[in-house]
Amino acid sequence: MPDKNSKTLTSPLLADEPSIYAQILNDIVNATYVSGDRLVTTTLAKRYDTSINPIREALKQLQGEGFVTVEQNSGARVAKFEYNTLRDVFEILQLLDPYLMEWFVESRTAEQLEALEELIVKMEALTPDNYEDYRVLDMQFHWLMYSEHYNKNAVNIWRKNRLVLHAMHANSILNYSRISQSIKEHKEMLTAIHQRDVALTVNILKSHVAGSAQYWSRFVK
Amino acid sequence: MPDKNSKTLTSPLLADEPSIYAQILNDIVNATYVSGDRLVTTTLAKRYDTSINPIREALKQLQGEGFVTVEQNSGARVAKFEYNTLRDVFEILQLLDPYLMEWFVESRTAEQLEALEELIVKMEALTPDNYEDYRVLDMQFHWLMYSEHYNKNAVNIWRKNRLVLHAMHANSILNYSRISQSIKEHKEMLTAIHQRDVALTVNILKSHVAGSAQYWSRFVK
DNA sequence: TATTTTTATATTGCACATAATTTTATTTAT
DNA sequence: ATAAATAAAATTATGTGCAATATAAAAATA
Repeated sequence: MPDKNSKTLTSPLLADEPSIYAQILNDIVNATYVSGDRLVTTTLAKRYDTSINPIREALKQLQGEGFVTVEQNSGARVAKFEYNTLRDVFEILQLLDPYLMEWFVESRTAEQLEALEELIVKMEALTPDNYEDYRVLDMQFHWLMYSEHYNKNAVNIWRKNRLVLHAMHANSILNYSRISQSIKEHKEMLTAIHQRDVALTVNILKSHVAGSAQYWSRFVK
Repeated sequence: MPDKNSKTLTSPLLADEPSIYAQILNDIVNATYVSGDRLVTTTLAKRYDTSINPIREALKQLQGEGFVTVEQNSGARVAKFEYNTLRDVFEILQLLDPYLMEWFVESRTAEQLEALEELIVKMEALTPDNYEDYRVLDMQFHWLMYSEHYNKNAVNIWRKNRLVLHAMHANSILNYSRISQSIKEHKEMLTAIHQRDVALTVNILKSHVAGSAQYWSRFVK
């Protein structure tokens, strides 16, 4: 079932409930529909086996979340994701990641540290034929640290920006050089978290995000 | 027309187009509906002189933006705004305000500085019987600085959080002590902006936001 | 090839039927 | 007699189909 695999890809950040809304969001994030694509209600209604009203409502919700744009009398489209979007997203992540991380370093439990260790082991076990899975592991790594943060508003903003990021290069696979560099940074972070060293952790995290920004900016426009 | 006045109150952050969505948002921000209130489609349809479908879509959009929560088969409510919300909002503003300000200090024009001066003059001209207007002027002051920022995503997050803040105490009026302190901080900020001193401006801004957080936290729960 | 006209398609607002929930009324038990 | 539990009624949410209007696509004309 190769289709189900691609659905698992971003699972930590996507709802598993199969609402119309969740399905459309999933299809945007996994680039079934890409930036600028028209989202015709009648077509979507057939695709998701429902009538146009639930589709309209899902699109309105997605509009509110910024994944979809709607023009009067002209319908909905996947939001425009371009070079500036990438810059904007990373500048927000550059603010939010340290903020969310700070609290994690102070509140992390032994179980969470173990789970992070496990994820790093999985990352290091990757071979060229499943490099595509690295991004899921990376997502899981950060999601594990942030998802329990008390500021759900901030977590949600972070999540939305990561999803946009994913939508922008859903079909790209990281190269070996980037993966090994990224794993190295994760390990350094984990060591710093172990030591409860907030300043050091945040420093590593900032350059980690910056590195990611630099990597992805090559692919867009 | 006292009703129109209350609409002007937060005008810089609210759309002037009278869409159903904009009207409901306006009524949430100005506390016509308050935290937790049920938003019954049929009732709203009568109130805004339309059918339930446009209402449903507006509510879904507001759900996507975080102003409304929806429970399956039970309908929509104004989102829960409580003590923790205030903390969460201010922690996000504490990140975004400096970020947005930084670029403004570097890019501000002479006309913008003049406009800010004018707003401060208006602030200082306030008398006890129109202290309620201070918050509009405060909004305008910050909106003038941030609204042109290249990162529209960030601007929008800032705007949403400020609107939530407004919704939480739409009927409160600042006391003299807080107003004069706030004006003082605005003046200091403007001086620092004049000098293109980013670090100083951001420092003043941070304590300005912190002061606001401290002030409002007394009123909630 | 560019422009206009015609045709087809989609969006929008509406009314209705069904299913779920909330409210009110009634009954039962303490 | 009062409170809790249950049953009935009213209300509301959800999904569907259908006109009217506007937009997009296709065909025809210059």
